[in-house]
Amino acid sequence: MFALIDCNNFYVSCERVFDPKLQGQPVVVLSNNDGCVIARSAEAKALGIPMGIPFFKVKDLISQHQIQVFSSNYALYGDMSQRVMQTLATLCPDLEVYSIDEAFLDFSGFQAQPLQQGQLIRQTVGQWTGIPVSIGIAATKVLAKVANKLAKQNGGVFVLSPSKVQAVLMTLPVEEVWGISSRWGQRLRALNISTAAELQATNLNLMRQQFNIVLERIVRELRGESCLPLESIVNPQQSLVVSRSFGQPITTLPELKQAVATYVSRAAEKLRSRQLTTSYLTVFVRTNRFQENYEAPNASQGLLTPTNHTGKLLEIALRCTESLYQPGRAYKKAGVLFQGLGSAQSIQQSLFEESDSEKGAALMVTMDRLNRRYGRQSLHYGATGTRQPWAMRSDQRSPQYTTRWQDLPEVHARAREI
DNA sequence: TCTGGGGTCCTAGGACCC
DNA sequence: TCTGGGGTCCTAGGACCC
Repeated sequence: MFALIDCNNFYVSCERVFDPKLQGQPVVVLSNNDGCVIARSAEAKALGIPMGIPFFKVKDLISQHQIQVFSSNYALYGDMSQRVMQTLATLCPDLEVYSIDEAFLDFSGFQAQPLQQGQLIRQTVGQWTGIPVSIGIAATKVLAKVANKLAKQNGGVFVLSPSKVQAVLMTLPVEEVWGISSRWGQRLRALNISTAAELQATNLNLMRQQFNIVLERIVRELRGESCLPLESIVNPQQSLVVSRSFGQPITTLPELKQAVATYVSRAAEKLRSRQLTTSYLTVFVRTNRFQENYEAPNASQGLLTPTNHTGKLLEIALRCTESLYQPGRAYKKAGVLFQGLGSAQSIQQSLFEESDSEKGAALMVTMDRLNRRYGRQSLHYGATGTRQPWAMRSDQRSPQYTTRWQDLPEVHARAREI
């Protein structure tokens, strides 16, 4: 038996913890670059703000209803996520952190009173972190996802017992099943499968032939046959991406190189903080994907010796960038992808290339330490530039209440005269 | 004018090996 | 001129997720 814990409107809820005036108010949180709406309070949903809509398309609606708007603040959301997950771990040891705002729990131990257990978890997380959660409980992960939807409409906790499954699936559009997107939904509808119940009843071999083993597993899970185990052991990471859209398009090579250098620096920092190295690097650039002549070229290079040294990675990435750049293009986005990740502790040395010198490694340690202490980018490579006019927009970011001393909330108390 | 970012898994096809 | 069968590894591309 599985439970899926899902934080309600997570990013909005994080903002509300530190600004209680936002309770009951319509609130939205924007994506990076203030591009799209990616979180909405219940009040904002009720006013008709769709998920994922470009901000500029709802600007009028937002000012008309005085909806509060926040740029995304991942330092805050990441830290709040950790607090929620730590709380869950104290209540149920078998835990899979599935995303920033979701976790699966193995509920086999609580089979006798799953509803009461769910309510206890919900109450404790609320009390310890201030984040409201919904909990769906069922025999498989896919069914727990369904149960979670119902929990949001029914007091926060819902147990989907086998006797209720059929009736619930009959009312559920096939695209709302976990793992079925609108694309697959269209193909399924063409086969006369439009509800979750019809998908559950379909032929397994047909699904495997027409789609793949992923869909076959989803059908089995809908039938109550568990195919997706709890993955409590974190798999080693396989790839790492840092990419951003630009606040304004880039047309010159020096600026493009600055942007790529900035993303490489950030990605190398992430590698080091996770004790990883990379052995394969890809740089990609993109023009505006909403215009004609959209282009998205990339250039890759393997490394003889895996590394996480910013300087070495910069050298390769900047060469790749030069090979990609075409004068006359307006670039809207760039990024760097590291693959072939491995442990920084056990580096396979190359016969033909010198490995990171001790000096180089010490430099990285020092740089990371200074930047942790004095703030990101306090010490950085010159290649990343200083002005960065292309930097992403983030006009309405809240303070880093929990991860930055200067941003710690202050509480003022005054004795009231009686 | 403006339209996000970071991941995983699966499959097909090519290169290469014995 | 004729020219097998079976396997692994790697990569690119397509699909999905939050």
